[in-house]
Amino acid sequence: MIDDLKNTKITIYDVASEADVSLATVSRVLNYPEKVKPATRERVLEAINKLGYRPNAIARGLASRKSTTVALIVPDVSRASVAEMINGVIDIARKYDYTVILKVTNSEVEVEDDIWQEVYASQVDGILYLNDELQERNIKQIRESDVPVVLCNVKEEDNLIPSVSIDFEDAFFEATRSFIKKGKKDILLVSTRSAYSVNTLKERGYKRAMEEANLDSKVIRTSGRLVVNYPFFQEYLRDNKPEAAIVVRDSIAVSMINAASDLGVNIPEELEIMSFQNTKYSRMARPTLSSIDNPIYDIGAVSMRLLTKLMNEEPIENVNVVLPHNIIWRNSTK
Amino acid sequence: MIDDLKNTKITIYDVASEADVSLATVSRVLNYPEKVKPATRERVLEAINKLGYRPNAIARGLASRKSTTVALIVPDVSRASVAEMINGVIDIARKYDYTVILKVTNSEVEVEDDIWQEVYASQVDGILYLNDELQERNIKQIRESDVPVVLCNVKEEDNLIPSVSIDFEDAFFEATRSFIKKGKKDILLVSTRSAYSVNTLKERGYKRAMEEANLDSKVIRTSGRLVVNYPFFQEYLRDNKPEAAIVVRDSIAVSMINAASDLGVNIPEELEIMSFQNTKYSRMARPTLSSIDNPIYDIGAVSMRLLTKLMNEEPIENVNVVLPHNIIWRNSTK
DNA sequence: TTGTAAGCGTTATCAG
DNA sequence: CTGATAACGCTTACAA
Repeated sequence: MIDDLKNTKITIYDVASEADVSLATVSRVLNYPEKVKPATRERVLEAINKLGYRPNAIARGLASRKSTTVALIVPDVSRASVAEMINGVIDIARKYDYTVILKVTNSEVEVEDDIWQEVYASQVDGILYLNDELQERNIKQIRESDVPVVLCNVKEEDNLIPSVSIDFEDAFFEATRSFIKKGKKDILLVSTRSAYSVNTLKERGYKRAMEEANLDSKVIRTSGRLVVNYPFFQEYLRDNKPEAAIVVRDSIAVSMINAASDLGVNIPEELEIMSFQNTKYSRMARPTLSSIDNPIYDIGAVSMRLLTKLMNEEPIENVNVVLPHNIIWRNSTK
Repeated sequence: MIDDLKNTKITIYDVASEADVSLATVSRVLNYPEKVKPATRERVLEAINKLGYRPNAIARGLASRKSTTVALIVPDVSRASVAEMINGVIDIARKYDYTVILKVTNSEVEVEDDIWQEVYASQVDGILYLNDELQERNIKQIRESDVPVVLCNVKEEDNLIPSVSIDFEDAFFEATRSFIKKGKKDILLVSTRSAYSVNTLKERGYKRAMEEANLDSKVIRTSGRLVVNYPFFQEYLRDNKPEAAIVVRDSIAVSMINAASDLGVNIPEELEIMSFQNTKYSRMARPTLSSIDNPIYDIGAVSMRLLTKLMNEEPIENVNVVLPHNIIWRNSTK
């Protein structure tokens, strides 16, 4: 059997005696290398290398009262947008040497309460929170937290909590206006049934544009579930012939495209569709889906970066970061 | 300001003095409640409740030399199959009170090496490892680990490492044979370019079925990337008219469907397509995609369960779990 | 059944 | 610049 160094548990004491210094010195070269004389520093580093020493993160956490760990709380990782955001978070976390704990709420209130407790017990240094159904109770929860929290891809109206997202209202305002400019009058907004707080913002943008043009708003709501959406649109489109539709999520838009096509409604000739999020779905759909691009990877990355600043108590200009969005035109619009 | 108990750091000492017992007793009611007299147990529990005490997981980890934390190492969370598996892992982890640390390798070798080191430094009790490009070096790495590792959705040929997956070879053997039974002769296998070890198994199943029927195997390889696949199939299908195709991944199959449709090749009349994985994509595509169902959520869940057994050193019948698969017939086949 | 006390592997505060 | 030594908050023999 090969003498595999990395598996025998070597402590800071072993390194200290190997380098013939005290453990305090070893600790220093790890944490404040400039405070130790180059010669001894070198010796310690060699010993560390030779023994394959890795500081025990748990002991370190206990002694320093920081865990260099953050919790990432999400509703469900299998949504394309959530997954992409996680990639952004993880990439930046790794860059700043943070470990990330993943928690998923499944949008269940009791689970979520437990998760907050667990996360505090884990002594995390910060929390990234993604929840597009943000409610008053969540906001209260967050404001009471004594570790920093940043909201990802969500925005709370009063700007009391650090957050990173696009300007949802503005995005939908623009998308709606672009249809209006093309002369469309009967423009539909397809939203969801449950009280997604961000969808409220999207609706607000849509309505503002419609009112500004003296057009009637028409909002319909479906569930977010794949099996329900297709028959929903089948029925809706049999009786209604909107000229254009703006949809709050790619997966819902794909169902709408499919239902329309199967009914013989021509896209984009008879019905133009603009979606939101610009996930892989929008490129895989036929016709390909025009979509408001929500830079979700960046949102994850920037959130994590913002959280590092908060954790280090660095001064921050603006804790409510608004990232730019833009509209990607594809074949579901003319 | 409300006196928010959960945010002031209360330790086991506070509980002990509140309940008028020693800290050891508090620790016992937390870890071995049966070892303490009901009356005092009750008193301690009350104190815990009153003070809102939550044991510090880090201190606990240091003292007990277990972290009740596992690492989940994946190549990329934005793949639909990976995301769904993570859901399975997390659900079971929560059930058994394990915290999960998420690490993503981006399939980069250096990153991966670092990750293994970080994970050991974090003192995790176990590791869940997902890597469909499993190489000899990875296997060596895993075998040297002194914490248990389970392979998710992958299988290593010698069955030396605990794993959970379907029988890839068998699945592709069956799928191929189902086409053969329908009288197809010109059956194509669409695989990927890089050395995905599981794709080797899939190819083996396909070839075995073809040979058994005295048919010529034909394997083509594309990248896994969305932008490359569509033009690739456009070109291929202009010059080749296979009767049927079996594809190793849903997203690739969708590109093939789209390219075929755009070339006027009728699916399933002129070309039948069978895919693998059965993600959301297969239901969103038009025509909907027949697919070998890989129970990826279950694979995540079962992997995590297996890992708990390994971590507790429970006796295990078989550390190489093979889950059943089945073929979902939709409209891309007749 | 309960308490005492010795760690767990670090960091951090002192002196020196 | 370096070395003792006291925390950090808990678990776990060992005693009582």
